[in-house]
Amino acid sequence: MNHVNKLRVVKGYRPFDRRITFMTWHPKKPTVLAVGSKGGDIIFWDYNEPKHEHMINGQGPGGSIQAMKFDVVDPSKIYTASITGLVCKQDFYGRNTQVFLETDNKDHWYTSLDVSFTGKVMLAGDNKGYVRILSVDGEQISQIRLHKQKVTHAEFNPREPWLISTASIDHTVKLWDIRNVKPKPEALHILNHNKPVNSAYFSLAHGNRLLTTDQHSELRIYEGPLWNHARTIAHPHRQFQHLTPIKAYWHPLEDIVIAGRYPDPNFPGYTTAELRTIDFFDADTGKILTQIIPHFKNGIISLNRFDAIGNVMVSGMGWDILVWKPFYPDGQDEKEDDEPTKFKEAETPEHFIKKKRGGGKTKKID
DNA sequence: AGTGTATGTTCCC
DNA sequence: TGGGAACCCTACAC
Repeated sequence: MNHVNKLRVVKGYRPFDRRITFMTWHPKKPTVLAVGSKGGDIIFWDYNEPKHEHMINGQGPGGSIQAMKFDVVDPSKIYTASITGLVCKQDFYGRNTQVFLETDNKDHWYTSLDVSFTGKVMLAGDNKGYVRILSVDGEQISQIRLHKQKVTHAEFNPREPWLISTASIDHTVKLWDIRNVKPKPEALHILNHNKPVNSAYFSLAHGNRLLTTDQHSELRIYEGPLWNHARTIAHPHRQFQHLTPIKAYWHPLEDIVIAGRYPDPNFPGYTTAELRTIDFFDADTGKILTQIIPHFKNGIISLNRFDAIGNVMVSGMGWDILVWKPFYPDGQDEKEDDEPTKFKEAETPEHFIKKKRGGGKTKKID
C-alpha cells in the first residue's frame, strides 16, 4: 500500500520574506519544484540542494502568486497568475516574459490558471467571477462570466481536457464543457456548498473524482461521470485573511485526500490538545487514515503536494517549505524538540536541533 | 511586550 | 454594484 504514515520532515527551507502561496513540481526533473510567495517571488529549487538556483523577484506587497503551471513543452518556462493582474510565461530568470493577460487595474487580478497541453488551451479565472479562455500562444478565445464572485480555482480534467471545473467564493463549484462555450454558457453541473470554496481538484490517479475544499469545515468528494456528491468529510480548515487558504489535494497514485488541519474550538469534537496536523483520508470511505506533524515546529500547513511517484511530499507551512520523506526507523529513538526554527537555507531538523542544543535559549509554547 | 504589516470575506447602506 | 467598517485571528520584523 502506501507509506503516508511513515512520512517525516527531512528538510525545511525558508527562501522568502513572506508566506508561501503556491507550490508545483517540475514535470521532468523529479527533485525540482517551483514555489511562489505572497510577495510575488518564485523559486526553482532542487530539494537535494541547500539553496535554490533561481529566484524571480516579485514586487512585494500585492504581488501574490495565485497559480503556476510549468510549460510541459518547454519546462524551462512557467506560467503564472498573480495579484499584480498579470498572467504570463517566464523563464527561470524572469526573462523572456510573454504577457497573456494584464488588467492594469489594482482592484482586478487573476486568481487561477491551468493549461491543457493536449488541447493547446489555457484558462484563467479572476477575482470578479470571469474566466478567460486562450490558445496556448495567447490568442484570446473568450471571456465569460461563470461565477457571481471571485473564481478561486479553475482546471482542466486530466483525462478529458474539454471538461473544466471552477470553484468560487459564491459557494459553488461548476463543471463546464469547454467545447460548448457560448456568451452565456450553461454549466454541466452546479455543485452547491455551504461556504465559499477554495479549490476543486480532479483526482490525479484517474481523473474521475473531484475534491473540493470549502472555507470552513467541509471536504467534499464528487464522482464522475455524473459528478454525484459521494461524501463529505468533516475537517476544520477555516478561512483567515492572513493564512494561505487551505486546499486539500490528492495523492498521485491512490485516491487519498491530504489536508492541513487548523483546529477550531467551534468544530465538533474539538479538544485543546488538537494539533495542526496534516490529515490523510481514504476517498472511498471518507475515513481518516493517519495524521502527521513536523516534530520540531508547529504551524498551520496550507498546501501539500506529493511528487509524481508518491514518494516525497512538500508542504507550505507559513513561510516554510517542508520536505517529507518516508522513514523506516532502524531502532534509534526519535529526538523531539519544541523550539521554533528559522531556515536560512535548507537544513535538516536534526541539524537545527543540534545547533540549538549547544546553549540556545528555550522558549515555552503554551 | 507591543505595534505595524499583510489585497480575505461579510455585512450594511 | 460599490465603498467602507468589522471581523476571521497568523506570524513575522522591528
